[in-house]
Amino acid sequence: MDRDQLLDETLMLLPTLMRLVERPSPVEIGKIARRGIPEDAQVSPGHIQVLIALTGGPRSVGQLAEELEVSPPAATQLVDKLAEHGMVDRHHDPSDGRVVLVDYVDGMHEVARRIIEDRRHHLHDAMSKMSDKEALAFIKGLKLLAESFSAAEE
Amino acid sequence: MDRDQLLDETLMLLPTLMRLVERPSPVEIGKIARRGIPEDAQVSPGHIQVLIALTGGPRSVGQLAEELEVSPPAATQLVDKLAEHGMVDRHHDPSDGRVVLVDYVDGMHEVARRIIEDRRHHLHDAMSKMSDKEALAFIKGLKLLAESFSAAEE
DNA sequence: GCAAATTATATAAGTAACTTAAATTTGTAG
DNA sequence: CTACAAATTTAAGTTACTTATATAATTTGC
Repeated sequence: MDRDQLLDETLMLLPTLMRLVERPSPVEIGKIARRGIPEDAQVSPGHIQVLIALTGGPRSVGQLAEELEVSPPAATQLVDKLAEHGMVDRHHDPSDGRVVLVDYVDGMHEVARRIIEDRRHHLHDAMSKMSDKEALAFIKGLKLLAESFSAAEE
Repeated sequence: MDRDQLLDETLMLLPTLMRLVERPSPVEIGKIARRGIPEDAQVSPGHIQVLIALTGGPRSVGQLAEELEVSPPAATQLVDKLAEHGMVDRHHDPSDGRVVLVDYVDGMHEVARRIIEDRRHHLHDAMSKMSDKEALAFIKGLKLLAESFSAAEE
């Protein structure tokens, strides 16, 4: 098999895919709007990541930054936006006043589930065309890539 | 196999990978600099895409925009930057004065090859840990994903 | 028990990579 | 030769980050 050609294909494909993934589709936004959050809501992949992280319970801003591998100010901003839209709430950790715990606003857990579901839908379409083995290889590839690029930063 | 869990993993992984891929590593820039282009050169994935596209011969700005799936102004900007660094040249298509053809500056073909090689290196590392079948499944996954997100935009 | 250092978050300012809309230049067709 | 279309560029705006700095809360050392 010609690995070199595969590498070139990937080099061409990855940035294009990145641009597509980053661009929230208007359809998606529309759907979300009809489901209870403001019409002008822009839900980016980063926001989805936060919503997914919170399905495992409240998280501090710092924990979110670590999970998403972004700087603390970036995490603050993601939380800011979600809070603006009434999706999440902040409160201080009673055991450590420096820590800000982020959690769903009451009743928004369900809305979040649907927003995530909507995003998941795209992926589901793509992955339904893969066999189980292929799907596993795909994820493995993503992880290897992330590790490799992460390591390159030291 | 639990597809749902795979989907969630992917939803968490993709944006993080995107951020890593987008961030040009300083090492890489240093290496490139030592090879003949200015020290402050920032080579983004988009620029790499242009350099790869040009290995197939000169391209018009419009063709580049199409290949990378970006708007024409975005293609102009990518070419601007590469031209600033003396990597590529513009000249008008003799058969149609509206068209701007982009090509390597004389002698820069070789430098471009090395810049691409450097980027390819990361990928090679990751993909060397995959079997042939896995590598093919990985690329297939990327393509399916790109198609699916592309289709969602109409 | 208090000053100094550390930690968690937020604010401010700046950058890169896009986007859409409008302007410019060149070509084409009645 | 006039009007429209096409290719590119310019202009202006947006988003998602970054680093550096500020603020507030906790911990540490004496």
